Amino acid sequence: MADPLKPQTPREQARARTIEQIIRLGREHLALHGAAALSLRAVARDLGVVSSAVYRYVESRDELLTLLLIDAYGELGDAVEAAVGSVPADDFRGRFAALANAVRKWALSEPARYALLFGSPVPGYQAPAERTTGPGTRVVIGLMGILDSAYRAGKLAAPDAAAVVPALSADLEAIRSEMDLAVPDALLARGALAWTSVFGAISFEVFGQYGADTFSARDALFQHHVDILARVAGLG
Amino acid sequence: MADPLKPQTPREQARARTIEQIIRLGREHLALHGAAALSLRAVARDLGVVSSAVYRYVESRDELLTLLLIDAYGELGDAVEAAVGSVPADDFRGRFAALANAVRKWALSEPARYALLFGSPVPGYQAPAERTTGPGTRVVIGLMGILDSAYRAGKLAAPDAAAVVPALSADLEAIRSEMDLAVPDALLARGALAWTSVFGAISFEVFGQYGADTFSARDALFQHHVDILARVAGLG
DNA sequence: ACACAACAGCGAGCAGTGCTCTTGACTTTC
DNA sequence: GAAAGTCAAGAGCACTGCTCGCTGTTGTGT
Repeated sequence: MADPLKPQTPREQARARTIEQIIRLGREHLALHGAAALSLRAVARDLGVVSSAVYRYVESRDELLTLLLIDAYGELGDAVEAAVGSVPADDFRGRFAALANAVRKWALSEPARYALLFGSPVPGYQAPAERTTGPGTRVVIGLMGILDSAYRAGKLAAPDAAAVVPALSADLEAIRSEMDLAVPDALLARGALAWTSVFGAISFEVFGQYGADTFSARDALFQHHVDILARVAGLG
Repeated sequence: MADPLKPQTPREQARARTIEQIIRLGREHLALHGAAALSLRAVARDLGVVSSAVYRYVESRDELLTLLLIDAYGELGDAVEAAVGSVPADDFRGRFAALANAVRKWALSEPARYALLFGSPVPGYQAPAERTTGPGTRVVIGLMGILDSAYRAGKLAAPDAAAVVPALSADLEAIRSEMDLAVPDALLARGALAWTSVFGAISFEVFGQYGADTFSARDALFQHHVDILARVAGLG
């Protein structure tokens, strides 16, 4: 992205505006009808243009899906980072809770887009890793950052037992070096558990796995889970 | 379902056979192409019949989806119960691990059907609760059964702290009476956390949320998570 | 100032989807 | 043998993604 500040020519400006508009409309359709029902023709109709014209701007339906994927990852990442940033840097537990709550809040307000990111893969669609891993890893990087800071500050309790087997240890070492972390294996593994568990709880809620009226106090349930997960991750 | 042992007339027999066949073909298509791509026309083609003929046996695409949903829940429930049953009844921890591993194994061998059960809801489709909650709750009932047995045997460690708020307590009480359990609030809540966490870990793996090569030792990672979750749930 | 090339939009068309309705044939029952 | 019930077929509607050839416009370099 070595773009100058402004796209020079008016053509490029108009083009960028149109693409922006297509993404906006796509986002609306996505939120209303879900990913599998996302239709380029419908977007074209809303854009006031014949369906084939949209292909001037977006290569295919899959390409539009990729754009929306990146868009959603970006919004989630922004929300999470803002929430985490609003908690004092030394309140690790508070930051962890803020992260989890921010993800949940966004997921509940944007269920279809959350489903696109963390639900069943869209059949026949494969997200291009080189464009999506960056935006897609912001949350887990944020989470690991909190744990790492806590560890470096001497505030991450060493877990009681459960040594990590060598095979897993290699994976963890790779993650540690890639993310520039200091936390030892056992705590890193527990961080990963906390990570997947937070999303597990949220997915159950968003995807309706809890029955219609099994849990009426869902906020309290999630709060309780986050509380325990923080402890599991070592945040006293 | 007040059906006699055999559907009497040869017509009813043939009809039942055809429906059976449709479900079988639907299951194959589901496994190969995913829920959103499940097409009645394709099933009809495989059945060697024109598309409209299928509507004699299955009310709609959604109805077929419901049949496949129940079918999948049943298979998962069977697998889980068999796995749990093969571990001594007093080895609560082993039973918990067997349950988790059975779910994971089934999920990895049937990703598309797992996605139908636990992934993003199919847009425009609402599973009829009166037909799906029964088969759909077998796993969680099995899990809670293990925890309850452990508790009644005095083998479920009381959690350290984290009192449960009244609002949540009411929900838990309803669950306890509905499932005929004895475990107290705090442990019940932890059981729920273990439940959602197991599925969170599995979903991440099945839905490709771990990058392509972040974790190569996935078995070990899951084993580790199950280990910790057992402890979280109170299984020493 | 003008010619040209790039671009944007159109509309027809292909192959696929879910679903409905009518028509004709076959089978069971009376 | 006639009436009733059942089944498959085919045509048709409205929708999907996507391609291609055709126009008119628009920005730009000479």
